[in-house]
This record gives sequence, structure tokens and C-alpha cells, in this order.
Amino acid sequence: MPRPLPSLADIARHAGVAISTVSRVLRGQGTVAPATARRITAAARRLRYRPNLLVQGMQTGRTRTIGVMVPVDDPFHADMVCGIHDALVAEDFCPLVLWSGPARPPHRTVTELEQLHRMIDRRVDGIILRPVIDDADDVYFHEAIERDLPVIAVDRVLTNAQVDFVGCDDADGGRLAAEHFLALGHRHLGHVAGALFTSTGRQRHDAFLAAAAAAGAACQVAEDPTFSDGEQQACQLLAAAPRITAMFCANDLLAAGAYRAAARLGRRIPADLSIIGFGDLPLAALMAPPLTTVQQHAYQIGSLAARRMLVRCAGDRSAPQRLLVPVTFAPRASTARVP
Amino acid sequence: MPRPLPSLADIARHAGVAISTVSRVLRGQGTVAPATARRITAAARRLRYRPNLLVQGMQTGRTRTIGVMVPVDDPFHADMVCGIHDALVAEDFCPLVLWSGPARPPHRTVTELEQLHRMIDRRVDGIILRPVIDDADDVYFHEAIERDLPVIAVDRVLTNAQVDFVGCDDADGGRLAAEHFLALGHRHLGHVAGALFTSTGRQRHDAFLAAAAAAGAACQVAEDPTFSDGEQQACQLLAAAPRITAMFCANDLLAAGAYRAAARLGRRIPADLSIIGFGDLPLAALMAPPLTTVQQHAYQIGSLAARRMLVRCAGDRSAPQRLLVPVTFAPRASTARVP
DNA sequence: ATGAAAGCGCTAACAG
DNA sequence: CTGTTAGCGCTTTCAT
Repeated sequence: MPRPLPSLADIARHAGVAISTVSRVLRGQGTVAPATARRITAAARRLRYRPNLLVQGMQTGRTRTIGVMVPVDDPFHADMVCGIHDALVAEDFCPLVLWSGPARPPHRTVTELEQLHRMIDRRVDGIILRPVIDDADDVYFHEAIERDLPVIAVDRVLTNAQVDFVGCDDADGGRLAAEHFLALGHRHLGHVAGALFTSTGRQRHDAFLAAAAAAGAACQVAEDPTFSDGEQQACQLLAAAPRITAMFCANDLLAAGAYRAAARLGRRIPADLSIIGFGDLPLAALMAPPLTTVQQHAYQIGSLAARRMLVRCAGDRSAPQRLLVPVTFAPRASTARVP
Repeated sequence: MPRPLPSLADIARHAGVAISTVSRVLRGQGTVAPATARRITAAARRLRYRPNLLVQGMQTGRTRTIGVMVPVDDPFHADMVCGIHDALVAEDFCPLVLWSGPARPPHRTVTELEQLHRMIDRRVDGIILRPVIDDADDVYFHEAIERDLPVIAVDRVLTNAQVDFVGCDDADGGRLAAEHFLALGHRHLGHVAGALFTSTGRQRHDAFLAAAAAAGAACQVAEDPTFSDGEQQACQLLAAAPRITAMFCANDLLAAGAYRAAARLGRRIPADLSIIGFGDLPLAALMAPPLTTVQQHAYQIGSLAARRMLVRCAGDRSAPQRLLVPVTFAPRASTARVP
């Protein structure tokens, strides 16, 4: 039972003034005689006063806390959360990070709605979320947006609602991958796609194919909506189109699977098969050979999203924005000239 | 400006009863006529009422929120935070995750005290923290413990304060590493230590040396308090004691540095030099050769710490406990019989 | 079984 | 310049 912290009343008593005077001094508002102010600040310090943001939040309706529905169990999202954290803290806000989905034993699965309620019950000033695969969009619409809570989607767009979006330029990434292959002389391309019903997967796919088509190069596609087995997908792709010499994978994990597939089929990387990933996870540079990939800059995405949220919290009511953090291309050793 | 959510007063008005009756029904306390209760729950649902935990927190002094001072920027700590999150959420609590230290551009460094205040100002019910290198212990003592806030240290012990500790069995890890080497016939061991002024580094070091000494094996140590350059440390170690055939690194990153050192010196792993890491980061299994290492189970540590915190929050005032999650040994391909 | 009222810590008018 | 007062949404007596 944490003992109650000192209150304004305690300070007032010690300084021999009214509570409202203390409030004025501590908030730097209104006009107070310097001598009185000094007595009050001294008493506050002596009592080690800390403001009660619960009360302040109740009064003003603003808690300086932002709900963040992003898991931290993979490096990409963790990095994004870091960016959000740093940007919020810089403005004296806090992230309240919660996420849904299955938990490891001994814990149980938690629903998105449940977590959303936990945030709302604590009266967060807004919600930054990374949409999950299924159609949980309605939940956000119903629970948050209708309640006039600012919502910002990161990484993937929220399809059923008009809200700000911050992500990376997935299309540009797909284009860069294609152009890299084309510049190396490849004419028979393959793409191991992620889930094509997500905005990220769809755009990487479309842009890669568009750039290939524009150059008159052939391109075969395999889709792996679960992201679970890049090896399997890459094998099928190479079996269906043996002439493929270059493969663009929708993320680095799929690329790792493709490495295994190549090894299984006796194709050397990059001599026989060039591979490009997406994301630049920490493991990408450590793979053998180091993976050529598109860098996403999750930290910047998070930071930008948080700053956008702060603008919304400050009262901005303008139309939803679509903010793209540029991707960069990291050429490493998994790509080479066409054999 | 989020519009104010419906309040008990709104429900009371809609149901034609007094506020206190609504309160009773929603909290399942007291006795209310079934018919009245039904009218009230119906009105609450219709208005989409959500309780205001700020007010509840102000009243009761409990916010069902736990401050978590653990960074999310490396996989080990992120995993720990996952465990904390899942265990807290399972009991309808929330983690408030904040951490100190330098932030990437464009953000600035944040102090531990600042973050601690952010938590206290929001009236968290307790604080789980991963002590940093410097002696910030006093801060916690002064700001939290003296305020009667339960504090739990994870991973590293908080030296200057008597609080619960949850970590892994670092000593056992050091011992396991030594025994593995000894079983493979190694007699000339090396240890690239982390910071020996941390409980983790110290215990891994002490236990490894003790086990080596007990078996009469020689052991040379290099310390790298900054964890910044395993390659450099390993090189020096091998230069100073060329007969070393087995090296225990205080963490996996140092082990990665040792790999580079071995390559530089023309020592093959594991043929000429066996290496053991600590932590089992995701990269460990991906290294070439896959790294033999001690697994720490950060998720379990986090989960256990959170559950301990919930017990403290429930009023447990017993003496500080020291809880150790067992480590496990993961033999992979970086260790072999002595040449 | 239900209502009225006090109070939690603080802000924001409004008086002096 | 400073004090008084009325809430904010809810819990908790105390009446009825």
C-alpha cells in the first residue's frame, strides 16, 4: 500500500497559504508575490511533492499518455516502439504499450478489444497502432475513433477508417529491388510475396512487378500469407520457373528461407541465384553471404508517428495524412551479375 | 480533444436511479433489486460506458499500472518486457514501459530520475527495473522505496537497496560453461568478461574460474567493461596466452567479436578454438558456426518478476526474495574436443 | 433496496 | 496578489 504522497494541501499548510496559491505557483500561472512563491517552492521541495497526473488528467481530460498497440517481440516492431518512446518522452508524454495476440506459456491470448479498453479506461490521449492481419479495423473505429480519440496507423494502413498513416515507402522498396536486379542484367525474376491482402505486401509486390514489366523482364510470384515458410515457397518458385536467376523476398525472414532453399537445390548465392530481402533485420548483415536488402528505418517511422500524434493531441483536425519514411537500399553480397 | 466519455451520472439519469446505485451495480457490490440492476447494465451498455481508472486510482490509490524501467532496444530486454507484459495483462494490470539513456537522433538523452518521476506522477503501483551500470541505486531508494512503492530488480541486483530480485542463475551458467570445456578435455581456458562490477558479470566470472580452478585448469581473463569490443579483448587474450584452446565470453555479442578475432588470427572454430557465449540471442544460432551458449530465458524472468510484483501489490510485506530462473545449456557447433 | 452527501487532489472561476 | 468555492467522476459512509 503506497502511502499517500504529499498533496497541495500539505504544501499549503506548511507554507501558510491557500491551496489555489500553491497550484498557481507550481504551475507558473497567475501572479504570486515572489516571497510567497519562494516559501511555496521550498515547502514543495522539502515535502518532495510530485504532481498527481491522475487528478490532473481527470480535470483536464488529458493524461499526456498515448496508447501504443505494437508488439515488441520482434526487432522491427521493437525498434518502432523505441522511436515512439523517444519522441513522446521528449515532449513529456508517455507511451502505454500493450499488444494483443497469443502469449507464451503460462499466459493466455489477449484480444485487441481488451487491450484497447485497458487504454481507454486509463484515458489515453490517443492511440498509435500497428494493424494486425485480420479485420480488427472496426474495433478501432467503434471504440476509439467514434470516441474522438486520435488514431494513427503505423506500418500497415487501417483500411476501414480515415486516419493518419505513417510507414515506409514500400512501393519504392519494391522498385529499388527490381531496378537493382535489372541493372545486374537479370531478366528472369522471382518474387516470394508476403500476405498480399496487407498494404505492405501488396505494394512491394505491385511495384516490383511493375518495374520488371516496364523493363520487359519475366517475373514469377509465390505468395506466403503466413510468412511461415520461405524455404517452401522459394523451392516451389524455382521448381516452377527454373530459369529464375534473381529473387526478391518480401522480408528478410523469407529471404533466410530462400537461402535454405537454394542450398537444398544446389544453387549458390549469389553465383547462381541473387536474393534481395526487405527490412534489414539485425540478422540480415550476419547471414552468409550478407543479405542485400531494403532498409525500413522502423525507429524513424515510430518517431514520426509519435510526433504526428502530438500534433493531433495539440488539436490539429486537418484531413488524415499519409507519411512515408524513405527506404534505403543496402547492397551486400547476396546479389551479383547474372550468370 | 477527446469528448468526455459517459459517466456514472449519465447512466444514472438514463436508468432513473442515483449515482451510488449505478456504482454498486457496476462493481457488483451491495444489494440491488434485479430489475434495477438490469436497467442499469442496459443503460451502461447502450451508452458504451467505460470506467475511469484515473478517478478510481485517485480514490483508491491503486492504478493497476506497473512502471517498467527496461529498454526494448535489444532482444534480451525486449523478451523480458514481453514476459512482464503478458503476466501483468493476465491479471488486468498494465506495464508503463519507460527507460533512460541516450536516444537516437533527433532525440535527446533522458535521465533515470526523469523517467522515474513520470511513473510516480502517474501513480504506478510498483516499479520493475533493470539496474544500469552506474550507481543510480540511490535514486530508486530515495524516490520509490522511501515512498513505499514496491520495487523489483531484474537481471542485475540493486546493490544499495533491499528489494526483490529476479534474474537468471548466472553462476550456474559460468559453471556449465567451464564443465563443458573440461569435459571436452580443455585445460587452458580463457574468459572474456563483461563488466565485473555488475552482479551478472561478476558471477559468471567467479563461477567459471572456480570450476576451472577446482579441476586444476589454467584460466586467463580479459575484462571489457563496455562490452564494446570483443574482438579486441579476445585478440589480447590469445596474444597473452597463446595456449588457450577454449574461450568463454560473458555474452553472445562478445562471442561474435571473438569469432572475428579468431578469423583474424587464423584460428579455426571449433577445430583450434572452442567458444561459448552467454544469452542465446537470436543471432547465436545463426552464426557460423552456430554458437554454443548459455540460454537465459528472459521471458520467464520477466514473467516471474511481474508475478512477484503482483504479490507485493496485494500487500505482501515479507523479506526481499531472490528468485533465480534456471539457465540451460545449448551445445552447438562452436565447441569441440581439445585439438 | 436506494438515495443523499462527503471527500479524494486538483483546476478554474470568482471574489476580495 | 490571494483566498473561497464549485466542480471533475467516482467510492463510501450514512440515512431512509
